[in-house]
Amino acid sequence: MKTTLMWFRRDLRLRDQPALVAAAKGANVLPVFVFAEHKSGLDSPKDRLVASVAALREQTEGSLVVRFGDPAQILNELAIEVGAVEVHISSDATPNGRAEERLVEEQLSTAGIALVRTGSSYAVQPGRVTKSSGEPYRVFTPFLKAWREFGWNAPFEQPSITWVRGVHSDRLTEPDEQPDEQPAGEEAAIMRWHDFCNGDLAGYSTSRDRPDLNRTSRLSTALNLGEIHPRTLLHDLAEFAEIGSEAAGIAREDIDRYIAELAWREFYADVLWHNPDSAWNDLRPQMRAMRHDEDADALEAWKSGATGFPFVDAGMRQLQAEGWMHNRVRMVAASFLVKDLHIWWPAGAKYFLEKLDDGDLASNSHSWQWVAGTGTDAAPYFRIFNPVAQGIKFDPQGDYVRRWVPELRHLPGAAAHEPWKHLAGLEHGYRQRIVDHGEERLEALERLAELKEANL
DNA sequence: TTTTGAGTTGTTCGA
DNA sequence: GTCGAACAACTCAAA
Repeated sequence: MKTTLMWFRRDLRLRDQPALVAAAKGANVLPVFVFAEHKSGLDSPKDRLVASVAALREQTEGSLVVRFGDPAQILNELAIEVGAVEVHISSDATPNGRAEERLVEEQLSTAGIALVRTGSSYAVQPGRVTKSSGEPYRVFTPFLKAWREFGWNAPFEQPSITWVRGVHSDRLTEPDEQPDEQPAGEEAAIMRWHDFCNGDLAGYSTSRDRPDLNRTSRLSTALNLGEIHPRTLLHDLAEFAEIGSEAAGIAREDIDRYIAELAWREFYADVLWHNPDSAWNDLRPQMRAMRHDEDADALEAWKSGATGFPFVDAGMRQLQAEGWMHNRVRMVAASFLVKDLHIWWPAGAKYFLEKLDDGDLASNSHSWQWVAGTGTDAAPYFRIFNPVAQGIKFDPQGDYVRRWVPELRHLPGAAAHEPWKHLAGLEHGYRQRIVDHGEERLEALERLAELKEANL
């Protein structure tokens, strides 16, 4: 029996894992995880990632080899140690992922070791869905249609595997406590998915927008780390649709909505695949002449949840505390940075990516670009979120705001969204608004008008 | 090639 | 308080 290496990256699961199927075909498998960006272990990786790697180690009966350092070198040494000539991976579509793969592939090949790519983090690999002309889509809705018609495989069976044991692993310092909100590992992800299907999927199409209700699937982190694959989710959703939404008690629109959310993830991965520069630069070149402010104090106030706008601050504090933020609040917080503080979106995108456990480069950057109006959506320029109105609309009782901003807990109901209107509103140390939204909205429109002139 | 219809998520103002 | 209109122009996709 030969031996192969399975190099896990953002695919920390054993089920529905085609790369592992390929690795285990007629072979014993040495599972490996490398912390490449944390070579010395000095700057520590995110707790959530570490917890997920620890869960995978448990699933592999302790045989997962964890190392800190340069992947090519480590994989090379390990392959030689166990006599393997194949390293199996699922491909990573991001610019950095692709670069890393090319580098590792090159270095391994000089030692006669092959890097074998099977599958990706997506139901449809980025670059596969195109218009009939072969050009990539730039608008979501037609992409969604084509993507659904393109179709995807059924989930892959989990192979029976003989793990290679006894290879030295670096010590993995596990976080002290597991966060309740985002338990790590494949088993937890599957449980969460089933809970969601039996519960909050019904009504998802509307309740997903309410941060106070907290009725999203909360699977973004699991998807980002590959603890669960979108193919698995799509398969289950198709079954729901087939047995009839009535039998399952789930409306067709709820199922379609969830599918569409998964498709957004795939769409943005596709956009990044075709435009690697769009990770940190405006996708639409005509937006590059936009006038921005560099205001370190304002940026800091935004980061720390001290803008004086309750809905924005609540979101930023949730991000800090949980490594996650509700999508509706992400949009409003992002809009505030871009349209009210006039700061260029990459500053915000970078901070989100740093803090979010689900921080996915493609989704993060392009969602920011959508808000900023620099990306794949010819959004009307006048669509500027009002942070107060958004709060009242999507957190009508103020529950979400009070959960994250203790200084506002004395204010009942929607009053928590406008503390300045109430006599005792700012008594408990909540900050005055750092800007006037009405004025900054006009300023943003003015800058867009300038841009229009400049592009004439 | 030209034409046509449409584009995730909104806000404000005035009747 | 509610409701409809106005807010630009452009790019994209498909016929």
